[in-house]
Amino acid sequence: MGWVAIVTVHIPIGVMVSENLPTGRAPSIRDVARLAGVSHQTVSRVLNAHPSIRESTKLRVQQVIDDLQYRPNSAARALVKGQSRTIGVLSAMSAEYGPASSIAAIQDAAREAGYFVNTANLSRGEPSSIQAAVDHLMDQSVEGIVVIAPQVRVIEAIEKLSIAVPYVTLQSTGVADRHALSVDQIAGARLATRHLIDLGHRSIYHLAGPQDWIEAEARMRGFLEEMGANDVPTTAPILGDWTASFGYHAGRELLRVRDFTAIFSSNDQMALGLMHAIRDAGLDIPHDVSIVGFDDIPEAAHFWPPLTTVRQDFAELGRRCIALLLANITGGENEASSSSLIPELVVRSSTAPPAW
Amino acid sequence: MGWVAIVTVHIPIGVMVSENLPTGRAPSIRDVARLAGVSHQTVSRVLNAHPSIRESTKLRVQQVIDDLQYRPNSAARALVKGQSRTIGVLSAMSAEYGPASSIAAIQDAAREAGYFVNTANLSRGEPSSIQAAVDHLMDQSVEGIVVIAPQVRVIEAIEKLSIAVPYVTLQSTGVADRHALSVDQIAGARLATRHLIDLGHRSIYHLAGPQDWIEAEARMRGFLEEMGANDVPTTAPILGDWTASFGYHAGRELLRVRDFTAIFSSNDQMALGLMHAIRDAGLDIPHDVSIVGFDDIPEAAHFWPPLTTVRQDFAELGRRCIALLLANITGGENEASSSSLIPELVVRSSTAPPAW
DNA sequence: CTCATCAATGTGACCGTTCACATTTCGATG
DNA sequence: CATCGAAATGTGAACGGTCACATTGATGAG
Repeated sequence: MGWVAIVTVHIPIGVMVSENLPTGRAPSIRDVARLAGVSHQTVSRVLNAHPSIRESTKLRVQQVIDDLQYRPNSAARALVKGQSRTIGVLSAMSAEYGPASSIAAIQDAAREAGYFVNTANLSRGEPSSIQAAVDHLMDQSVEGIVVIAPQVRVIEAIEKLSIAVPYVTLQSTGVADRHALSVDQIAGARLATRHLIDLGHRSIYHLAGPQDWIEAEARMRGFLEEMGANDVPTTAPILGDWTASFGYHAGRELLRVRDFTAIFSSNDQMALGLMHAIRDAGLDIPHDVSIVGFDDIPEAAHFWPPLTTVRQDFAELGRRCIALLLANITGGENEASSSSLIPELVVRSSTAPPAW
Repeated sequence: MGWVAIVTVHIPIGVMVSENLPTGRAPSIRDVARLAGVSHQTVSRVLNAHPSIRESTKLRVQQVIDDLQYRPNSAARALVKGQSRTIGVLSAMSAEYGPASSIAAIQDAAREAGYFVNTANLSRGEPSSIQAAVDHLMDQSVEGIVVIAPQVRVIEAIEKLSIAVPYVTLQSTGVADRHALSVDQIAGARLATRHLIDLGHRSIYHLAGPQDWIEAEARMRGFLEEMGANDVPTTAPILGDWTASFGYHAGRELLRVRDFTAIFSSNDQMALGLMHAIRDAGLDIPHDVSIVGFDDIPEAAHFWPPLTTVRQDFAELGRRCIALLLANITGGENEASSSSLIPELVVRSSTAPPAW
């Protein structure tokens, strides 16, 4: 991506105004009505595709609408209908590939359904920031919220709010639905771990995500479960922060006592850092150390060596998320939620049988 | 980043309602007024921090507001004030690091200023999609638009709309402000090119971005200018699509006739793909081929070898963008725009003097 | 004591749309 | 040709804030 550092502003030059319209304001439904020689209600009916409108009337009104470049005022509509047709997204680390892809898909799906999307970032981790972000969304009177900030404390903050709108999180939060989570997320981690075990590895480290990220914990659990199921002795996972830099530094530490043949990293970025550290130490991947990542970001296929990882369909996740949320807002059925997304192991060149 | 594939929905259980309030609706300013024993206007004054309010009255009203968990209805406010306090963002490739960082910064800055941000994606490139996205934003009656989709046709679509709101693009668009652009963006590309020339390279390829991306063109121009200024013969740049995969395939093609010692890639992802192809061919970086990227994504420091690249401060860019736009919306001064952001060359290990 | 002044508060209209209900138009039917 | 019912259209009142202006009460100067 290339981006420039200069911004340019464009200001509207002047708006052409039909002579019998008040200049200051945008045309309203009554302006249209007057020019079309009908009542404002008839215009409203045209706008909302009411069946009982004579074709000729409809055409005449539509003509005036086009002439005036009239646009319904969404604030007025929201006011009277009591719904904003806006959904909020609470997101952390939104510059990362995963969240960003999901958000993009969410926006597309929402727009498709005629909804606006209002995103609030949780860049800084303070509790007050979470509160502020949620408040911001509530101020907009969003009809639903998507949480892509799967940190325990964010969930807690939201639940504590006894929020007045339905919300969707991209992961399970409670004991009740823990099962649904385990089927899937844990399964992905088990897939990765199993792959290493099948190759013959018996000394496997796990570089996990931050402790308070729900999915980091799930992935860690998947790792531990699979290791246990195969009677492979485990060491305590290392808690990272998702960044490549952390992976690099963790790798350097681990290499001081080189007592492993493989590492399962909780995401691709940390895996990249790990590989950097391992190469720095003069070791070969996968000959000396095998590495598995998680997420399959687009770059992973071009890492050196190309990274074996677990693929997740973030876009599909985002779409389902919105389908589910909208179903709940409108009180419809949520067929989408039943089937769960299955992560898929993508084997590339960063894994091989252990040399010793 | 780790992400789970199961979504869970939470529906509000039931809202506690004070006994003398209509159950169906959220409390309005008049409900608050009634319970506090004042007029609705007084409540409005408390909300807007009007000076002529007795402290005791203010406290009493505030108490009722807190009790009722009253929130002003933003639609009603938008209706009467004629402004939505919403700005729109038009963005393409928002899953990439650069745009995503800028968007995050934009959202933060906007929220800070009390504005809502509504993002519309330009995932699919069709003209109708651009139109739809702009319409979507206009329907929300945004007060300004930020364009992070620096493609010529997007700009054209917006200008053709004779848009009724100020908008900001993350790059220059016309002849008039071309100078401002060249200072900066072109400068970054010249920095990178100059670095290669200084190392002694004389056969340098440029892997550019898509032709209709304004910044891709600017960067290409910077490359050509610097090459020309140093009397280095140039070959035609290759037009890519920003992805690592394209970089990989372009690299394979280029290596069939190995007539170069360095490549300047228009972004880091394509550089990654290039390096992959070069290593596949059994060549060493930087010994056989030097590579320079652009953007300095967080992963670039951990590529193999760590990538020499040009750093851009996307977050700062986003912040300035909003500062400028808000200044224009409110009619204030735009001090931010005057000084331009200077990209910075980050030298790592992917560049060295040519071996031949 | 009266009146001007100003702080503190109240009143009613309005923003642009939809809703509920009233009215008109029109074609078919007896 | 009167009548009826449905289709087509109109009327006025919300929605929840803010604005412009009116009113009240306290304070101080003349």
